[in-house]
Amino acid sequence: MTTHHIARVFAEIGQLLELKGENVFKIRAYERAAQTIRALGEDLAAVRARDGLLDLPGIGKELAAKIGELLDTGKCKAHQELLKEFPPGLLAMMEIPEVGPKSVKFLYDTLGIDSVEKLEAAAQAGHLRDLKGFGAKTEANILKGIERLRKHHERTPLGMAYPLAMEFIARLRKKAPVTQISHAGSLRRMCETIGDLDILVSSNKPAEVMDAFTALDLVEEVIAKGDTKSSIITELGMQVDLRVVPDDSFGAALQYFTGSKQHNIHLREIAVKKGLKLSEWGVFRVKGAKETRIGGKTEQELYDAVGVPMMPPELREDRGEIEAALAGTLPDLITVKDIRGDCHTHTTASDGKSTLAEMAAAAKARGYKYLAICDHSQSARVANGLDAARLRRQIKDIRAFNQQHGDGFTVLAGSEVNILRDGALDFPDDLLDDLDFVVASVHDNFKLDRSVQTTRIVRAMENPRVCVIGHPTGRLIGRRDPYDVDMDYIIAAAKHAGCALELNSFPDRLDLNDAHCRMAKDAGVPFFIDTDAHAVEHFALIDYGIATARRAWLEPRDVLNTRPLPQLQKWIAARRAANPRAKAKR
DNA sequence: GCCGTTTTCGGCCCGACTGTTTTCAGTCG
Repeated sequence: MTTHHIARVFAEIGQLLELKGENVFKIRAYERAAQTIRALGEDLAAVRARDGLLDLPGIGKELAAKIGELLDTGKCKAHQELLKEFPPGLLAMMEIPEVGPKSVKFLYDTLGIDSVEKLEAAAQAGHLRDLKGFGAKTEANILKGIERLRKHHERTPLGMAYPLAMEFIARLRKKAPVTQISHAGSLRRMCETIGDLDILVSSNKPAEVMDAFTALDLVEEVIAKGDTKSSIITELGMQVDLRVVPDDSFGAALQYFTGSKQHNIHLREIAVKKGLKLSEWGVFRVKGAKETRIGGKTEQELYDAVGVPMMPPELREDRGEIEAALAGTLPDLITVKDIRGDCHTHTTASDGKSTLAEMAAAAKARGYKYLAICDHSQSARVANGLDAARLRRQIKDIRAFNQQHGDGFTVLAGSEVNILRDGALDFPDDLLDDLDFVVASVHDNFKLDRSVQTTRIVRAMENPRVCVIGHPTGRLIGRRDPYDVDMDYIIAAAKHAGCALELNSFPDRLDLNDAHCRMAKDAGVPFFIDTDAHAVEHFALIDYGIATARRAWLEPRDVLNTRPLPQLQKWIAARRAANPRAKAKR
């Protein structure tokens, strides 16, 4: 029973309780617990082992017991009982946009509909329009909802959603009477995947903004169009929500629509205790039935009014940031400007699209002081990996390049060396000794047993020539699951061996993810944040890695490639001097 | 079901849009 699976069970219990029409706060408790667990990163078994379950926010006696039951037996009685009450198809029906628990329950009770397929057939046959509370439009909307669910059931990777949002914003600036405009929602928090795009506008001509928005040629279908809110679907099936507020409310609305939901609920609870009320329209002082607006023009004004120091959007997940803000211990988050070099990049020598000279020029143009070229190693045949002879030639080329361009910018000769099945490296130690930098990565045998895969990576870390483990879980968001590894153990072993872990900025990797990064940071493991650039234009992807690092509370001191080159080289030298066969403690 | 320098019981964030209604329920974020 994995941690991820337990989160799913709790979310499902929440949904089933909704069908049952249970107390909404009980439902919320399960939803919140599912979210807490999903964001955890650490294995629940490990949390229980150190008696930490009750310290998790939203986990009390009951839920801790259910976690224990799930860990021990793989099942939970309450969940099983609920599943007996409702056919599984009802949960799938609740996934349809615009169809919620009340409708599902009603349709099941009156027409016996217990699957998306049956619902579709009933709607097509016109059996829904005469039901109480339903009509022809609702029937049509349900069919549209089913179509949308099938077309677009997955969340969109940040790397696709972000440019799209910027495109919407640029066009609205040009075509609509906007005063201020910003992206909001999970996109502004830089989550690794995005459900719907949220865009916020202030304007004194909201109707014109709505007209301009729904008329954009990026729009495939208009779902809703009101005075302050409209929703559309793009050609790619992504939903975009636009809200328009008066300029005076822009800050309050930006805070509100940035979320997260849990962060907002927490903030509002603090506000309520102080006799305040927060909404997208502003901050209000409540006295009896009278409400006086006291702010909301900027986000800063809103946080000031509530008495909580403002923090960057990436932290607003209710993972302790409000407590840290109140205690004055918010992290000094890393920014793109802190990065002094990229230590995982490729060239045309293996599978890159840009030459060494092009990559160096682009890195220098970004203001970097160093760049490690880490082309693939010999066993990476599909990636045109370099054999020992070609690597030696490349080392010479790089040395010559530095001689010619010795002007405060240095190219480091490196390799992204494959970690073989047994944890050995793809090059002998004496060749690795000639390199300035070594990334070690898994590129094959993704399906090994957890213990075998974990030991494989740990063995690679124990070689002190390895500076960093590249994309440590190997996941490709939406396409390939992470390999099955014991992340708690890998982090402990990295700390013990003195090896760094990579935060790979490629938007379909973002590996390690935010939760694992935060665990590793807390354990004192150093990081490299690299792009894995295969072409000069990939250097810009560092933005996504930095965003993920910020979500993990990383500070410049946690990240080795924020250091000037001499300090970085000192770290590498110290690592190499370390005991080559140190064993991590279990 | 969780939670507590206002509470161990009684609270638990707040508003917009749609469709079906004629004052509101359901859904969403």
